[in-house]
Amino acid sequence: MKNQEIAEIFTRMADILEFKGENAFKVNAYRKAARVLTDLTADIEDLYNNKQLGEIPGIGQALQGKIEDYLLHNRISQYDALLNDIPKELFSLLSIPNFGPRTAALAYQKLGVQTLADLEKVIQNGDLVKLPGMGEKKVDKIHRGLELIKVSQTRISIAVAQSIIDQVISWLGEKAGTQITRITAAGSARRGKETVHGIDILAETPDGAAVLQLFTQMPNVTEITGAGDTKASVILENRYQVDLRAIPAASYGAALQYFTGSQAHNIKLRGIARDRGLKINEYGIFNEHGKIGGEQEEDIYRLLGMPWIEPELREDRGEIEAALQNRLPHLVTLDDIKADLHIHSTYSDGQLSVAEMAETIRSLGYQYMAFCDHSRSAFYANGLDENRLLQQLEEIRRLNERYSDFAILAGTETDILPDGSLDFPDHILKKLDFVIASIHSAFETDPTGRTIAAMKNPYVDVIGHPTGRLISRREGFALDIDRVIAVAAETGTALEINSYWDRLDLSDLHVKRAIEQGVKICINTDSHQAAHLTMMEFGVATARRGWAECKDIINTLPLEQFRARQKRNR
DNA sequence: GCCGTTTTCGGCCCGACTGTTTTCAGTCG
Repeated sequence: MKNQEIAEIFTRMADILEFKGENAFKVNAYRKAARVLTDLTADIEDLYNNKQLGEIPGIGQALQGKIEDYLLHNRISQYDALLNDIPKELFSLLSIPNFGPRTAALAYQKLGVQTLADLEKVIQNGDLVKLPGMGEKKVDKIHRGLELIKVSQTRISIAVAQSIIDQVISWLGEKAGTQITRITAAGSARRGKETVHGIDILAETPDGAAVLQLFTQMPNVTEITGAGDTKASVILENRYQVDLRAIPAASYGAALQYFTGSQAHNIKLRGIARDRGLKINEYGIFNEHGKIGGEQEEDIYRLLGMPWIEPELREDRGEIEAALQNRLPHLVTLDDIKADLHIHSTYSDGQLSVAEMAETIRSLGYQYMAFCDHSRSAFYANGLDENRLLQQLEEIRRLNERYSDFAILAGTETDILPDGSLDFPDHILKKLDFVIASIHSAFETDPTGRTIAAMKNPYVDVIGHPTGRLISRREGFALDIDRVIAVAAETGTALEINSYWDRLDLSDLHVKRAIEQGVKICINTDSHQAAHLTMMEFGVATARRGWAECKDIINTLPLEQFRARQKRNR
């Protein structure tokens, strides 16, 4: 799939055009095209071969030509041309907070700033501050932005974001008391994205000034970067930025809608509003006579002629069209999940015994679970050989006798070996209730072929963390996800959403592609200790972002139906 | 550069905040 490669070039072309002062709408057209390509579930090469490029929204004649250029020649000539007469490190420069394209152009033209080091130098020697429109404060902000990108990445994992959100909301709830009537996270955290860019919290209050002031006085605030009538921004000790917006009740719904985004979703909604003679902003929805709604988020959608849209869908990936036609998916929820089917114990590298883990999971309200400890090749994780696996199986069988309202399945997370075979022979797998197969080593060695070989084994129920990516640390291995999805559709093998915050693998877009092909998904936590179990919420959020319904997720099945499915597939 | 049941030209989402300015440009979301 070259979708992402082309999207990245379009994004860079947008950056360059913006730097060069091109028409902002033209710049926007490139950015939109990049986003559409990123979100596309189909392979751009297939669309090209079928002469369907023109059907992609936001891709007109000119961009079709550029896509064709890339597919045929592996380069886009207009892009190569644009690379002339720009700073060497333009893209790094533009990633600096408070240093945008206009300022970059000014610094390049007047001072020859080409690199981050050049910028540092003209800040230090006082040249930058002398430029028109510059001043001490502006330069100071740019300097701090420059320091910031040296030490931290700008995106926060959903797990960290959620923990910060919980802390802020609980602190404010305690201190502000009844001054705050509603409070919630907005932005990409509310949309359940795997990483979050800035944390945005909305508080409904009749006294915004007091609440905002309180917010800036939180004990872990190290810097206040903004404080107006409606919004305050702070940097916390852990270097993360949190914004709080104080909203009166009459516009809380409109503000929640507005600040939840995504930007692309909102732009499309505004276009629809405009076509209908309406206007939407963070204060409400208006016709020519004045405000007609905005207290509740539903108002906005209702007055545009559509049902309320779940936040996880708001990416302009077809959800607005679906809403207008009243065919939105009924997304799976955390409550629908009946089992956690990828759990480790002290038999391999887990922290709790089989009995302790089972009891903890039962107390969370699940109907059943599966132990899937590592197999012997995962020696670093104390993987089980056949004897220890059978020993664990016996212990699980005995433990099950304690429960009438809960079932423990005996399983394994067997390694997929470099030759595509599994760590246990079929006659052992056959004894188990549930089998996950995962790649943990030799990432370079034909991951696609090995995964497909594993799926063709009738005892393999699920492929664990299929792409092997670690969000903060490594790209997934070179897996041809579309081939894997196609084979999974044939074999009936489910693909995992591993809910661990740094995996979230499959990703939301992969989930969408899989379920479009009729492939089933299994959402697991891969917990090694009790604290990991709550990460199920991130996996469910990822599934929801992939438009998954209950019927797409095998661990929403009640135990008897789940067992019947297992039987059919073997 | 894209797009079209008012348009193949003339629109394109909208506002807060900041810092610079003396009415506005740049950045951000």
